[in-house]
Amino acid sequence: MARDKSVVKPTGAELSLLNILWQMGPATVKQIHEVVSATHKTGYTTVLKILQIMHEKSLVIRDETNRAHVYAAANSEMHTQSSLIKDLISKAFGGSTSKLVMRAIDESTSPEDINDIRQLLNSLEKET
Amino acid sequence: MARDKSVVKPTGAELSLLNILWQMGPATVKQIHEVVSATHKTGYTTVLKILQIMHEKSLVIRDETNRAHVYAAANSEMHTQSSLIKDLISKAFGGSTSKLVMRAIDESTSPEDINDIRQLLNSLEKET
DNA sequence: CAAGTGTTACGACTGTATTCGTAACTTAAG
DNA sequence: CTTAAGTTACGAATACAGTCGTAACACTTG
Repeated sequence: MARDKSVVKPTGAELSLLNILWQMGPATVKQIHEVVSATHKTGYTTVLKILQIMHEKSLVIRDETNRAHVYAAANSEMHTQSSLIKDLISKAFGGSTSKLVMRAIDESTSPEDINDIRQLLNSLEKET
Repeated sequence: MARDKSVVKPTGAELSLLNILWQMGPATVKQIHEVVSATHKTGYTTVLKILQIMHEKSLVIRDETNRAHVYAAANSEMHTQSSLIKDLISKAFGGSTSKLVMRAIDESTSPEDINDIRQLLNSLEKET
């Protein structure tokens, strides 16, 4: 049985490749591997294999028109972030978003961050 | 090489046991298993095994004085939550706490949550 | 002490993640 | 067509997570 797309949670390695794709846009394995190589000693075929697995899981889409396939993230960064947050909230914060937010805020926050967050709260209230 | 305790990240199953320990306080395998059984079909020895592994990883401590060992979370819920949040922020939010907070807020727009968060922001500003 | 019950320890099995070597395939150049 | 270079596909090896059966051990009670 194929996995439900909405439940697929990228692993650590997969997330690092997704970050690259979100930043670069669609890219070939060669391009992605070059970026990865800048910070990790990872083999070309390792990157390829992970992309192939991600394709099976529908975490990425690929264009096979040309010899060098072009990969792109299947879901937006925002969508993926939301899904990861929801997962963490349910597993470690008893389902309470505000608990997570409060823990995050008293972890580390600059005055600018606090201001950004307050403005978001204000805009949410207006929409009511 | 032994893992650095500060870097140990509990897995899903481990986290669910930690949640029980935080709620109940120190408990025996039997007691923990009873709680787990209420919601999952998990064998007694499975719970035992995971607790033993957690002990190796120093995620829990145990008192072996009595025949039935008594397990307790090694770290506070708050400490663990912070560590999980930091991990997620670095892996999926480019290291930005405010990005995570903002994404979390516009995920759940529960009025109570928003109010809780606003109050936290207010109290932070006063402390300045 | 012997038997029975409760508990821990051990080891096996399955599944997934990560890594990479090697084979197979595709295309361009000569 | 033949070769060389670039690319994909496949399969193996390792590691960890999660599951549980069975063996070993410890204590209680007759």
